[in-house]
Amino acid sequence: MALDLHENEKKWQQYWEKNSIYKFDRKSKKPVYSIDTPPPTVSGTMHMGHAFAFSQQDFIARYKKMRGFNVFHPIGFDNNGLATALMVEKKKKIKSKNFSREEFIKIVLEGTLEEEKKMIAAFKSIGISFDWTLLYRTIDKLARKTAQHSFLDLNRQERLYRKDAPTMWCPNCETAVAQAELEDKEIASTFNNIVFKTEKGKEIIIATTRPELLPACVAVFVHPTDGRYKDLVGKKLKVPLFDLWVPVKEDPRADPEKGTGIVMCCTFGDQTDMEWYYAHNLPLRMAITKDGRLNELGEKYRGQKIVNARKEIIEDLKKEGLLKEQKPIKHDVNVHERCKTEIEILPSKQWFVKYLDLKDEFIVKAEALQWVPPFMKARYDNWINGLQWDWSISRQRHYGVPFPVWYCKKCGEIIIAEEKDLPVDPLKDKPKKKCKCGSNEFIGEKDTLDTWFTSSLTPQINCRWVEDKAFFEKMFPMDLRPQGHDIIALWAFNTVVKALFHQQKLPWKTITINGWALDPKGKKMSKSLGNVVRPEEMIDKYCADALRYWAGLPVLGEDVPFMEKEMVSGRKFVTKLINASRFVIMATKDIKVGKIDKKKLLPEDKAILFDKYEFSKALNPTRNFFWLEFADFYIEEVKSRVYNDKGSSGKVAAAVLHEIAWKTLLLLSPFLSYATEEIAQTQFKSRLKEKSIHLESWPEADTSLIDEEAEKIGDAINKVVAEMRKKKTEARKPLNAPVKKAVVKIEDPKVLKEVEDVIKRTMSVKNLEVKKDKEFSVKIEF
RNA sequence: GGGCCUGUGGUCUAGUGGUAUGACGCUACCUUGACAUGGUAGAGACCGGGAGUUCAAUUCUCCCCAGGCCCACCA
Repeated sequence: MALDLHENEKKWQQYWEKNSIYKFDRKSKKPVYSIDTPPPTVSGTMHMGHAFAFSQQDFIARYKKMRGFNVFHPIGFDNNGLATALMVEKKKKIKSKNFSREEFIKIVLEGTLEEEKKMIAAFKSIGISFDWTLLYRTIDKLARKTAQHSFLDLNRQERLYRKDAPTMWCPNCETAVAQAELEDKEIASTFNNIVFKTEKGKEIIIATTRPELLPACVAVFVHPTDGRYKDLVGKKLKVPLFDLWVPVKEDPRADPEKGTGIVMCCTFGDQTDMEWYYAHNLPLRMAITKDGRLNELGEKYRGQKIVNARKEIIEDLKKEGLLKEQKPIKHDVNVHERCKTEIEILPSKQWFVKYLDLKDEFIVKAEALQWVPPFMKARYDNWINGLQWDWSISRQRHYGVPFPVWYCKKCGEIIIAEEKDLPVDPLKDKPKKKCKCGSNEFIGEKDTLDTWFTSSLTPQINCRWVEDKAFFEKMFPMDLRPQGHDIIALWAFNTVVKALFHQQKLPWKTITINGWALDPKGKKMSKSLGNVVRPEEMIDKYCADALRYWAGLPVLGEDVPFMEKEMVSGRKFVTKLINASRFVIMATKDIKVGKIDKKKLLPEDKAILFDKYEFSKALNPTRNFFWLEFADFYIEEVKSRVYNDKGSSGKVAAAVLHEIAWKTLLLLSPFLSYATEEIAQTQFKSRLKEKSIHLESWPEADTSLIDEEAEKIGDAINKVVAEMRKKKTEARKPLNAPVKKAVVKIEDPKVLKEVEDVIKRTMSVKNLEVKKDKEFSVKIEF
C-alpha cells in the first residue's frame, strides 16, 4: 500500500504547528543557537533559491536542536523597498504620493498580508523550522524604531554628517544612488571628435561621448608624458558652441591611448572628473538638473533632456564644422539597477555615515568571523578595499523609514529626535522642544533612509535591541548568518559595520554563504529567460522531502543547477526508507528491542561534518549506508534468519535491524523531515521519547560495541553473496534460484565458519563448501 | 584590467602524490515472502589544455583556455 506523501506531509506540518515544535523557549536553560535569517522580499512567491537556501539553513537548525541547543530561528519579511511599494501601488491602484508617509506604511503593512500568507504557507510546506511567532517586517514599528535608534547612536558617536556632495544621482527616480545600487549596462553610443580651438585658432580635436556636457567643461587634460600636447599645457582652449575658455592641464589619469589622448573634464561627467575636481581645485559648473535636463548654463539648450540636448548639440556642431568625426562605439555605463537609467553625478545635500577611516578595522575585525566557505572572506575584503565614498544613507523617496530629523526653519539647526519618542515621522511629528534660537518652526526631513540602513540591523531587530535589553544581552551576537554570495558587499558588510559601531562586536560568530539555484543549464533563473521553476510545482509533483534532499546534496557555497531527476532520486529514497522501515517493523514485531549496534553508522562522524557545515557529506554516506549496505545486504542476509529461526539468533538479528533503522532515521531527520517523522511516529513509537523526532537527541554510537571481528565477517559475507549473485546473473537465473552445491575458496575460511548458514539461506544453497585458497573464488552448481 | 571560485564517464558529483567514488541515464537479466517508485550485473572517464617539480600527478607549482560572481575602468 503506497503512502500518499502529500497528505502525509500536510498531516505532519499541522502536527508540528499544533505542538509548537519549533518555538523558541525563552525560559530554557539550554545554550542558545541563533540564526539571522535573510528576510525575503514579500512578493507572494517563493523562488527555488529560497527553497534551496532555507532548506540548507534548516538542516543546520534541526541538527543543532538535536544536539541540545535552544534554537532561535526567526524570519522577517522585507517590505521596506521600492519593489514592495510598487507592488502595493499596482495592486491597490493607488499612488504613494497621495498619502502621507505614515499612512502609506500602514497600507503596505496591511496590503502585503495576503502575500505574506502565501509565502508563509510555502515555507511551511517545505518544512522549514522557522519560529513564526518571531516574525518581523523591515518597515514595521520595531524595524523603524531600531533603524532610528541606530541613527541616534551613530549621531552620538559623531559618525553622521550631512553635506553637499557630488552624489551619484538617478535623474529618472530623482534620487541619490549608492555605489551598490549601480549596474553595468552596455549601450551603443558615439565617440564624437569635437573641435576646441587655441587662442591662435589652431584646432584641437577632443573625443567625447557626452557633448551635452560642453557647458559644464572646466578643464582639458593630457598625460604628462604625452609629447603631442606638451606646448598646449598651461594655455587655454575655447569650448565649441559656448563662450567658454578652459585651461589645459596635465594629469596621469588622462590616457594617451584613448580617443585623441586629450580629454575634457566636466563637473561631472564621471568619477574621474570628480577626482580631478578635487585634485586640481577646479571650479564647479553644474549644467545638469536633478530631473536630468540642462540648466541655464546650457544656454539655448536649457530645459532639454540630456539625450535631446546631446542630439541637438551634435547637430549644431556639425553645422558649424566643429564635428570632425563620429565613431559608433559600445561601452559600459553605470546605470541605476532599478530603472536602468544612466547615472549622473550631481551635488546635493545628503546624509552620510563616515566610515572610510575604518576600512582596515572592518577587514581585521571580520577575521574573527568564521567564513564558510573561507574564501568568501576575500570578496568582503575586496569590496572594502575598493570603497571610495562614505556610506550615503539618504534616499529621495517617499516610502521608507524616515530620518528622525528636523531642520529649524529660522536658523537651519539640525534637530535629532529624542530616544523616547521613537519611532517618529518628522513630516507628521514635531520636536518636543524649541530650537535653541528660540524658533518653534521646523521642517521635517523629507528623505528616507537607505533600505540597507535598516536591513543591516537584522541581528539587532531579531534580538530586540530597542525593546528588551536583558534579552538582547543574552542573545547578541547571534551564531549564524546564512546568506547568498551576491550580497556580501551589501548586507553582510553593512551588518558588520553597524554591529561594530553599536555593539563594538561582530554581529555573528559564523557566516555561511550559500550558492544559487540555477536552471539545468547553469543559467540564472529569471522571468525573462522563462526558465523559472517554482518549488511548489516540484513539491506537488514529487514531495517536499525530495526537494529538501536535492538541497542537501551540494557543498555549501556551490551554485547548483536544478535537475528534476534529483527530485526523482529524492522521492525514491523516501519510498525506500519507508518500505525498509516497514520491513524492519514487521520482522521485529514480537521481539524485544536489543541494544546492539552495527558498524559504519558512526553518528559522531556525521556530527563533525555538520559542525563544519558540510552537511552534504553527512547526507550522502548515510543514504548509501542505508540503501547499499543496510537494505541490499544486511536486510537480505537477515531475512532468512528472522523468518525461519525463531531462536535466539533470530532475536539478535531483529534487534540489530531495529537499532540501525532507528539511528539512520535520526541521522536523516534534519534532511527528510517529513518521512522520518512519519516513520518514527507510526513505526518506532517505542523508541520515540519526545513529541516529535525533531525533538530527539542526536544518536550516540556505542563504540565499545564496534567489533572488528564482526566487521570482517560481515565484509566476507557481502563478498561471497555479491559473487554468488553475479554468478546467478551470468547464468540468467533468478536470484532465489536454488543452488545444489557451492564451493567458496577464500584465504581465511575461519571467518565464514559461523555464518555459513546465513550464506546458505540468503542464496538458497543446499551444500556449501568453504576451502582455503589465496585466490578468492566462488563456484556454484544448479 | 584586478580579485575570488569552478572545470572529473552522456549529465551531476566524491576523492586522492601511485590512473578514480556514487547517483541519474543507458544495456542485459530477474514479478525472491518491505519495496518493479524494486533487485542483480554490465558498458562508459586516461580527472579542461600545456609546461614544470617528482621514481610517480587527476591530486603540488606556473602559464593558457572556458564558465561564474564581485570590483575597477569606461573622454
